[in-house]
Amino acid sequence: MGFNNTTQKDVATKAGVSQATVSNALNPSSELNIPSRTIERIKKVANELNYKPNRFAKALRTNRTQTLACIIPDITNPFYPALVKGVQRTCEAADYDAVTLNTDGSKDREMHYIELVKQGRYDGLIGVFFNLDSSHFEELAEQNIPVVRLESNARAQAPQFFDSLYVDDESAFKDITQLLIDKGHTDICMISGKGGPQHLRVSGYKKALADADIKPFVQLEEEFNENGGKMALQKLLSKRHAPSAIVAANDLMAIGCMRVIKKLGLSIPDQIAVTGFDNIPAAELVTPALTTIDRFQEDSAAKAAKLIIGRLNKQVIGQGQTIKQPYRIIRRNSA
Amino acid sequence: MGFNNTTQKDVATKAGVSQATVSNALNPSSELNIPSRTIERIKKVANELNYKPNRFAKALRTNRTQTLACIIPDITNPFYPALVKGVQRTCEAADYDAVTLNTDGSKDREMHYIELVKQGRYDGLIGVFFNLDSSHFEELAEQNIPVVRLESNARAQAPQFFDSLYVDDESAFKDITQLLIDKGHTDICMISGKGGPQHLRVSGYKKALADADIKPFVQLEEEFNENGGKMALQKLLSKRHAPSAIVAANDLMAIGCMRVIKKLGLSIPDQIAVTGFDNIPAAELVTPALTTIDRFQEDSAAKAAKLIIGRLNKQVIGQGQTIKQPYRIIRRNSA
DNA sequence: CTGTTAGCGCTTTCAC
DNA sequence: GTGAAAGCGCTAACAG
Repeated sequence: MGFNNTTQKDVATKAGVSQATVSNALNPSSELNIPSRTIERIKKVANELNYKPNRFAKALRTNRTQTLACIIPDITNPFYPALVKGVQRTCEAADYDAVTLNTDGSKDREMHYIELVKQGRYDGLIGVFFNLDSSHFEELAEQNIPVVRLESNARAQAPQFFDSLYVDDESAFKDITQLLIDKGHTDICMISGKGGPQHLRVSGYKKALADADIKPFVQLEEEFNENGGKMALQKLLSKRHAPSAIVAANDLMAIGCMRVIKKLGLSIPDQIAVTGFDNIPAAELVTPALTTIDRFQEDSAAKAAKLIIGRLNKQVIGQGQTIKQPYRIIRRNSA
Repeated sequence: MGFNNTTQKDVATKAGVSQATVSNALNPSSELNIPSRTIERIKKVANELNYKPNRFAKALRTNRTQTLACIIPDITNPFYPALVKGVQRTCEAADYDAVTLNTDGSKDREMHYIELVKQGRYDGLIGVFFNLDSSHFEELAEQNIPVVRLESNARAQAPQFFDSLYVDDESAFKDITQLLIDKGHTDICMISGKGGPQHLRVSGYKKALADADIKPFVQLEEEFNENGGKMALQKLLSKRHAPSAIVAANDLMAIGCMRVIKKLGLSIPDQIAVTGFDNIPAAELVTPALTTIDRFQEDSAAKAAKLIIGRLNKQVIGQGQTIKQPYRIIRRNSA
């Protein structure tokens, strides 16, 4: 337990001022007019005594915790660590703590964590939510708790209770499908998990095909993971002949699918090309290395945390914004 | 920020008792003797009013933060997310927060975070440290801040300021090398990064070889990552003919090394067998899937967090323990 | 068995 | 410009 810590009182005694003055000097608040000489002296003493504000006293007084919640489905899903790191990077620079909370993608847990935030346990939250709509964030907005959602499409124009950073999944899948078309593929199937990002990703795929007058074929499977990729490809092949290219809804599915292809003795990309989405670390480790799309999660998440802190400091004000984030196709050897 | 929250005072008023009684009823402390009927009534009211203790007030008063620090090199290193999840799992069950801090493996940052903990910002810490020795934890021990280090070997018998959960790296590498020997390999090289776990892992490899009367050959490279694995194998091949098997110091190095082997047109495991260590998620995704060793990070880390909380609750007392953790060889197709 | 009281370290009126 | 004083919600003596 933290003993031994210098308090404002100690600084005040040594600097020959009152404790309140120390507080004011150290927190250059609004209207106060403390001569800069005094401020300097107090700061010097604070430094000498290695004064560190007690964040719990501060939190109790101000209802500000200096802690942000980073709510994600699962830290062991390889897409998320980079995202978490982005949040941590910003937080550390601003002397905030970041707490990571795993929802497992379940609605109950998503709501549970929202509840914790409402109780004032965190000053703001950056999150990826699969099951919540705008209304779930209304109370947070009323309590002036800023929220940034990381999403896969632009929000409707309705008044927003939160900021939204999104990568345009539909456009990304249109682009990567177009890449295959440009390479001469005329028989391109897609595999995807169900729910969440399925709709937009499939839609992007279909749009590109429609433009090129190619008939789509989509095989869905329950989960967006490696096993889902395996199962989807097996089902697909039981229904129709092998396509020349497969667009997978994410890297994990692409990798699962690649394993089936290789087990069948077919070569990638010559006989079947495969593309992914997310650019997880494993994407460049598999053979052949996976052509995929990077979403720059770390940078986006760092930006999200900055937005939160900006709102907490009143540097950002007004209604929730919807901000587009970049993506980039990473060409490797699988397509 | 958290308004609207019921306090003990509110509960007290509604239950017709004093605020202090509410506190006592809700925290079944030592010697107090409150009739269970009263306790039940207070709990009922607390529930009705949805009372949630204010953790900052509590922290200020008790110097207990209900927050644990989980200090690791880098959350984007695929070995660590599972570890973090183990800590989070235990913490959530005990209503603790877990804050993850990345040291990048640098001594400065390791010491910096220790400093934060000393300031009372966290009640305890679970950590992986590359550059700190026992003495760095002495002050924490004096402040009664429990520490669990996750390590790669048993500690000496000297008085410990912390608990230590270790996987026996040396024994693990002896075992996996033995696996190769049992398969008939007689020319087995090892590649490793420098520092940290290098010594023990190489030593285990050498012990197995010595028992079988095989001459060791170790190629070191700076980093324990994919690139390190590539470079190490290239250097090795520039010095001597290709071995029939390679023991890599971890999965990332094994995967880098596999890429070079495949680029040379050699087959794995027929011409060169490869083994890794860590069982990171990518290990089963590469081709061929990597034979490696699982360290059960999630479970060990969960156990570490339980130990910390046990010490905080005085359920665990006494000098720091050194506790061996299991590992298991995962046989896949690379060896 | 329960209530009164003090005070953790801090921010914030409000006087001087 | 600076300080005194109140109080955030809680725990822990202590008194009754």
